[in-house]
Amino acid sequence: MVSETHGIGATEQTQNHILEAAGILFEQYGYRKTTIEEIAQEAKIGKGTVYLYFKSKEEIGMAWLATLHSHIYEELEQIAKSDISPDKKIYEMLLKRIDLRFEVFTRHRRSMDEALSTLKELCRVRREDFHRREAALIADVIRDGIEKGEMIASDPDVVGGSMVLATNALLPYSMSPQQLGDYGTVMTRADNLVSLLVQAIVMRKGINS
Amino acid sequence: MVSETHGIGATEQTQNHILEAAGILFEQYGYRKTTIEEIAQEAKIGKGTVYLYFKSKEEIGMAWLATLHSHIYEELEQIAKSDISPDKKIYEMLLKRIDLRFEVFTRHRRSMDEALSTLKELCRVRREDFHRREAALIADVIRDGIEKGEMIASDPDVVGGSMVLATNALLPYSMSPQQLGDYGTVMTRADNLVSLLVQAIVMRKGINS
DNA sequence: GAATGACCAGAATATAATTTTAGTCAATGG
DNA sequence: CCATTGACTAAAATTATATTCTGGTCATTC
Repeated sequence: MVSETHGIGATEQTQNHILEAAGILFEQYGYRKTTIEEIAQEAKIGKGTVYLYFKSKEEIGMAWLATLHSHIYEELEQIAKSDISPDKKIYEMLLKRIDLRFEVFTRHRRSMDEALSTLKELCRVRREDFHRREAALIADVIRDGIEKGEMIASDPDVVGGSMVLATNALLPYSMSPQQLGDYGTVMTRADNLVSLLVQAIVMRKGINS
Repeated sequence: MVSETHGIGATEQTQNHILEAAGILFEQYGYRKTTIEEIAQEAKIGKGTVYLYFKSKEEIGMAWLATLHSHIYEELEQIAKSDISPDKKIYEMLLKRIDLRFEVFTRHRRSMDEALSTLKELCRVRREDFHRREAALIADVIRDGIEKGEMIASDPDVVGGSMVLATNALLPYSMSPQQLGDYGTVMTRADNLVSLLVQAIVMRKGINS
């Protein structure tokens, strides 16, 4: 172990280097076309060294996908922590998760397609995990909303899950690239759907639209 | 034109024969493995004759898929026409469209997979059409519900579209076969989601769950 | 003139030959 | 020592080639 400035170990730092290098190449050439050798070159280490930090190329691919998902999760957390009203939070969060995934997916389209088809089984399981975490975050906001008397729901976890599930219909990996349509169309549909979902749990004062 | 007992022309009758034959074979051997020759044999006509009634194999495939969708639409219409309350109707209709598609899809899994991948582009467009029609049917029920003072929605068509979109997340062609899970799981998730969606538009009397 | 099935071109599939690459491990050098 | 390396290998991917199959046509038939 060499000197450590932060709590980050040297191992973890090297892992990040490799992941960063892999990210650049995956984005440029796609997952399949990128070779371990190239990743090693980009990270300025020997090919064998890569295998000291990752068990396989698949693991690198999974780790890369995880960083993309994590980034989205962090943004959702940000919204959950902000001080707008709970219903507004859910609205923003659900839109954000579509918005960011659309952006990430269009940027990495080629790499994603390849990565997803190559790693599909593992990837699916992981994705479900990420969705579960997002659903849990939304459930927390709902609980907060209920506490404040602004929302109503018998089981926040179930409702959170349903909301994530419903909005999944607009996520890139549910749809073929061409049927996704342009950003504007997707976000309009997303807005309609999310508004409806939020409507289902907000307390209505009096009778208004 | 030969004698006609009903309003069905001889041409239409032959088309139905061919479609029926095709359906049997598609179901048994899959779309791709089924040849025009086999369809002709099953329908007890010559191969060339098939082409007097359908322009191509693709057209037969599309027509076959259309019959499957039509069957579902008719069931939804049935519910829409029944005399239960509008919210119950929507609940039933949304569940039914998942339920029937699950059933049709598991029964024809192989043929569907092949048909969809072979005819994908055309098929996608048609499917959107069918979904639009279903959304319109739901919108009608919502309008009825609003009229009866039991529901609230600013634009029934938009809401209908969102409901269809949301439930699409549970439809077989949005998911890979294995992630679909068993019937029970799917229908439980469907029930949760549909309940939430209906919740969004029903008038709430007083404060209850 | 509606129905047919032999016929054909191009698609799909099977087979073989060649290249690429994920992962290993003995050698290296700091 | 032991972290790092890159030549090496077995398996996968790609390309090239040969073969079979099948959607669609059209001259012939009844």
